[in-house]
Amino acid sequence: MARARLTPKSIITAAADLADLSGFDAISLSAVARQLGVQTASLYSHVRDRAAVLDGVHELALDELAEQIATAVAGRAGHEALVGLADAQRAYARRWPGRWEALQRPAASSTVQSEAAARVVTLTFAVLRGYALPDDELVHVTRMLGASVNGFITLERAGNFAHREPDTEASWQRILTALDALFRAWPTPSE
Amino acid sequence: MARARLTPKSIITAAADLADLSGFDAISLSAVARQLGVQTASLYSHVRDRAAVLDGVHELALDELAEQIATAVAGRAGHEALVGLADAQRAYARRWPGRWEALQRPAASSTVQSEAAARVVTLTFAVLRGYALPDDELVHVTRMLGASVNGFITLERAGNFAHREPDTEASWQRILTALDALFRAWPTPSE
DNA sequence: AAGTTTTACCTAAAGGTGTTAGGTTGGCTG
DNA sequence: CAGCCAACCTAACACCTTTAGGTAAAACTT
Repeated sequence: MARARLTPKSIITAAADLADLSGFDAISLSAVARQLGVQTASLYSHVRDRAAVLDGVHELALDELAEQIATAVAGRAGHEALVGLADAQRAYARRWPGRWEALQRPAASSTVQSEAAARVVTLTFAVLRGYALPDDELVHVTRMLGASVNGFITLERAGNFAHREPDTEASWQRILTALDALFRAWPTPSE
Repeated sequence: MARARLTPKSIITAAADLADLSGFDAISLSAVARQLGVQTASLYSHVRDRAAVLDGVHELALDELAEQIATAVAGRAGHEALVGLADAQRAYARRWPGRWEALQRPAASSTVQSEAAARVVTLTFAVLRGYALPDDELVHVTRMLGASVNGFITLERAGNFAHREPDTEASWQRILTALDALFRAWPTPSE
């Protein structure tokens, strides 16, 4: 019989596709195996267990997101770069909802130390370098940017903003403008 | 045999406690039934299915959170009220991690229309009334505040801020200060 | 090209979970 | 005290994860 040529990557990709289709919680090894035309138990030669697959999806998503952000901020600076970074994340969350869900869970330590994670941090730093911020404040600002963008997308997806005027789009624009203004006039501790 | 006097509420509370102990995903009707000294199938006389229990935990958490926020902002205004609101959420997330996780999932429509949800919105508006904002901007500002606070807590809990100086606490303080400054000088569309 | 080894995939099985169907019994109502 | 109705039970099914051990395809050796 022809073999399926399974690899950790093919399994994780199938799981991620499944997540985008039916939600992250719908990732089951049975469903993944079914999609790959293989018995469930066969997956265990390539991945440790279900948790490892979920972590794999997380890292895959982080890698893809880093790529998207990289192209979105390339050749841009200041407000443009900020909007590029933020829009890239929001667009990713919309196009790949299951993968985005994966990014919301606590990361495995291997993921935290991954090249993709470092890349996102570097890219964010690069965007913020356009704003003349003291080095001590850079981390705080990075965290605020991450929190705002991530939080907005989460609340939007959770339906917290739905059924209320004005529409979400206007808020998104306004918030990015506000962040830009804030970073230009970042309040350093009056010491 | 003595009966357990099950109610939807007792089931949901047991599920919430389980979530705080072992994580939201660990909520299983089997475990809930075990904790209540009852057979799993017995729960079905009081709740429709597992999804209904998860939604119940969400609404329970929202209710408790509204209560916490209410006492945190009572008698405060401006920066103090802002910090109270934000700290209340962060403290809730720390003390009740499973319930907090429940709040991160898409809300059932009944939850969206619940009294607790309205209460949180009202309280947030009240806090922001201290900042002289145009009515049109109030919703945008509310969304930004929610996104920032929520996003920060999520990223903190996911470990995105760990293993990096300076510590999370300093960032939290600085971000709240920045939000306060931002709301005082909110950039309205220059029209 | 044939024999041997490796390994990718399989079948089998145990144990847990969600859910439905239908039986039994505790405790209120008359 | 009789009867009823809910509350809880047992039984059963389908599905999921994970481990153990078998089989055959592929890769390596000579």
